[in-house]
Amino acid sequence: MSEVTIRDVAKAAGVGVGTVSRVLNNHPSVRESTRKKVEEAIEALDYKPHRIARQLSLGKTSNIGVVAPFFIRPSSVERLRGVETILAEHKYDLVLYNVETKERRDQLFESLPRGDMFDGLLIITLTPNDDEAERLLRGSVPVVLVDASHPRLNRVVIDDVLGGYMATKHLIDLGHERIAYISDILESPFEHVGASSLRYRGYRDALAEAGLPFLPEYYHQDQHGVPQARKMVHELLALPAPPTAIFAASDTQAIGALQAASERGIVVPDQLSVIGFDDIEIAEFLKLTTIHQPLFTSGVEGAALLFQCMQSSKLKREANEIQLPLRLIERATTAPPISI
Amino acid sequence: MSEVTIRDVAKAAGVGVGTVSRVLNNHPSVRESTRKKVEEAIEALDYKPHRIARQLSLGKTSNIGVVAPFFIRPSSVERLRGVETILAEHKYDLVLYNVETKERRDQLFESLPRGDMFDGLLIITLTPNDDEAERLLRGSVPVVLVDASHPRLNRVVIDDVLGGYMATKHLIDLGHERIAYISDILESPFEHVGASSLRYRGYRDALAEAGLPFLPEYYHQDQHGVPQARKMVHELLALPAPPTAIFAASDTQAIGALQAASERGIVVPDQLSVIGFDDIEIAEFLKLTTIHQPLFTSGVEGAALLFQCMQSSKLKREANEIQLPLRLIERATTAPPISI
DNA sequence: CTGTTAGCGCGTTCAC
DNA sequence: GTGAACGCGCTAACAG
Repeated sequence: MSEVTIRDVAKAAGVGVGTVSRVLNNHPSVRESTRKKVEEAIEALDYKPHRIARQLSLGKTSNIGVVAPFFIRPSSVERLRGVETILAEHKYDLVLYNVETKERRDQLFESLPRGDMFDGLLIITLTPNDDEAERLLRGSVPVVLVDASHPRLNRVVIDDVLGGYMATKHLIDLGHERIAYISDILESPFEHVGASSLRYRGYRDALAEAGLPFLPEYYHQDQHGVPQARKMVHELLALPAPPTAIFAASDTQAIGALQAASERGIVVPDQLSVIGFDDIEIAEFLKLTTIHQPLFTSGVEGAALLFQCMQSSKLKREANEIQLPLRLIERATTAPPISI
Repeated sequence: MSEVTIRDVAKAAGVGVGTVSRVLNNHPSVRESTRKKVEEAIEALDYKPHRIARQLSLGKTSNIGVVAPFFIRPSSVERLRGVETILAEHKYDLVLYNVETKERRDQLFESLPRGDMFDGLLIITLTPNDDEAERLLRGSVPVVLVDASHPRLNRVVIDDVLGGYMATKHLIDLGHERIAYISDILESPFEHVGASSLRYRGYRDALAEAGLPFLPEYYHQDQHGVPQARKMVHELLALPAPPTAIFAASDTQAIGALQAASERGIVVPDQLSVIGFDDIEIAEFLKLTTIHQPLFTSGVEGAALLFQCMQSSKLKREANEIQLPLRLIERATTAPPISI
């Protein structure tokens, strides 16, 4: 079915394929009467141009590829939403590459630069190493990193060190001195220099600045996810001298913290303060204090930058950095520690 | 860059393009020594076949298309996750079509059946009308509906009427008599016969069976989303005789209900019971009583059925229905009403 | 203005 | 076993 080609239309309209192609791409030089005829034939046959053939001929796909750990990170979805907004405007389609394992990640970094299938590539929350960056640069399609960084690549980022500092500082300002940090694994095979380790630096900086000691037992890491975070916080809370405040590297992990506290009958924020990072959608409902980063906007900016790169090939080779602002959102999960 | 074609490889290996193609698709009839030569050339040039060209030649894309209101419905994301699992196994790529407006929906239903771009189509939570179903059937690619239904199309569904009944019955069994139902708009332009109206029927059935009157003022509808649900529940709670229990057509809407209750200082479940539908990920954390439907599994089953259809063209024309089971998950947001 | 033809890159006959 | 030629459906360049 639907196997009607441009040739059929041409025949039906009594013209050549070139003419049909011209009206399809509304080329100006075609007489109104012929255009009419062709349009009728198209309508009558319910003809739709074959996109693949068109792509091959044009050397352009009108697709953009997006790689991200979508289901591991709710934040990716929110970012994707921003991306989608821009794509729809440009009438581009979206080819999605989810990654949940290191194998998949590596395979993608190996094959993606080929860039048939899409005219531009957006990489979210996955940091390429130098070799991979090189490969990406050599490839034929423009690439933009979102929530990841490499000095030679276009990127939209936040200042993670600052974010970690802001979160910790907030806790310190509240009067906390026993502040724990939970995060996903710093030396993760997923990310080269991940956000978590940058936030960790901010955490250490704030501690140092306030003259507070860094306690190794207050620092836990595990794979990203609610249950893992819950487990870590249970361990934290079982310590002889448990922390009075917890900085979670993501809201997802903060939820695990909240859960653990609740299970132990520990009231937040009275007995324990929790601050997250990201400000994902449910954070508001949970009244979670957190560091807000513009998730939706990061997608919008990333996609916009990508389109710019696709238009001017000079831009493509540069390495622009767009930095988005961070904001502390004080809600109801942080408070001063219990006075002694 | 990366503009190395099969011809370059052929030249480099000193063979014809046909031979290169043969080793690429590991055709048996190629001498081991030549295969070696070709493979070396491929390696040396870092050659990757152009997928678009391959698709055109083969008449097969190795993509599957997925349409859904992704960002409006968290449940779509969970379903997509199931889909992705199967696709990865089959080495298929995912082309995503998000829909948030009626225009977009209609435009997609109009153009998607063309089915270049993908070998199979999955439609999630969007119910085609008869004309659209017809079009889909006439199109060249197999289609499977997930969380939507049409008698002539392949589909994986749940019994929404039963689900509505189960939720309401649970509330009745608890002793509630004043039970409200909030949902998204029944006659939505998005869906032909949406799940919400089926669940509504279950709600009415349960009420009738228990001899409880149906009160129109206990039934509110608005667009899907937390804030809208919150608003509806505020109205409900402001009624002279407010309901003692609320059945929300989705967990997202149940969250809005919880929020409204909390804002009015109404304690759940002591003063108000709330039951949702879906059992999305945060439901567990929120201790939300809900009707569990297999979200992830629906994606898996949908994709699996689609692949079956893609293989046997007979199946493609049939209209199989896979029905997934429902389960009441009692958590902490429902309880007997306050005794009078 | 419009018909014809040559590719786009690859898979696949069909002879050799 | 392997090379050459054709075709997938469409666009663009070139005649007319």
